[in-house]
Amino acid sequence: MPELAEVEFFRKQWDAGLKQPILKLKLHAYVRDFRGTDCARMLKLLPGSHLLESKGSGKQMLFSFSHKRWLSLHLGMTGKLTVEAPSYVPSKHDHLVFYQKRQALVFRDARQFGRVCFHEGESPGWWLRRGPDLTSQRFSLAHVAQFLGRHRRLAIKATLLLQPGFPGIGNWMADEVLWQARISPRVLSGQLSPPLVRRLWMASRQVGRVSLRTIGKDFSDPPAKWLFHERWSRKGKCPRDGMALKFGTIGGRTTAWCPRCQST
DNA sequence: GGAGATGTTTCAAG
DNA sequence: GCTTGAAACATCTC
Repeated sequence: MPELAEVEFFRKQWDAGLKQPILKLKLHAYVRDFRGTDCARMLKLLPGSHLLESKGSGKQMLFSFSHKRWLSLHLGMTGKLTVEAPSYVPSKHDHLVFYQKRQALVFRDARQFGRVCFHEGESPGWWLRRGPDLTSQRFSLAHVAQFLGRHRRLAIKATLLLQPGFPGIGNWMADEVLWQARISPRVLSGQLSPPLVRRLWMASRQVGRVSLRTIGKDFSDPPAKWLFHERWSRKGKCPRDGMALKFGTIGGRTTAWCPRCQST
């Protein structure tokens, strides 16, 4: 599931454990989620540390612990964060569990496309070098125009999925942005006129802002007129004009669009 | 049984 | 050196 707003929702689930010590840690060191990270060191250093705070940016999460210890977490395709009872017994796909006095914080990921990394010292480099959040001042029209220019030969749908340019946008959000901006997903990024680039920029911010206020807050549905509600079924219709949606593969991903109002 | 799934990384080719 | 497109990753669901 997880794109920008879903990631934010899951990140906040673990707020239940802020400012409290980690008593014990269980993890499945053999799963793909831990590739490249030192699980033994994590198991040694995190118990006894306090979970201090968490931050999110795009699809990335960063949890900070006392003594300058950090955990970055990406949910991949099927990752979830939940809160369970302190006596929780991990099941097959619960790859990481923090036990605290009043609850257990659980990371579950069936497909193992997610990623957990342990860091020590100053905050990890990727955090400082991350792309501009959709809802921030840094996500400017100039940024979008420049990014589209760099990927001018890529279909706009594929460009929207590139995290350095549009952090947090995933498959359904990209379709939503293009539908709201009335732009065909197949248009090459370099072919968009300045007014269309501006519309794409505004739609990206709008979809980011509104999805964070709904899905991101309590997993409630985004507005009823959004493409979101129609794109999951091949019978979906355009919420604007009732046309049957078209489906195809663009940038390697399933894409839904309205052939009438997204003709350019 | 087979296809497809809301994501990244890697690699070869242009 | 940069960009692009396809394959690979591992498991579940329809």
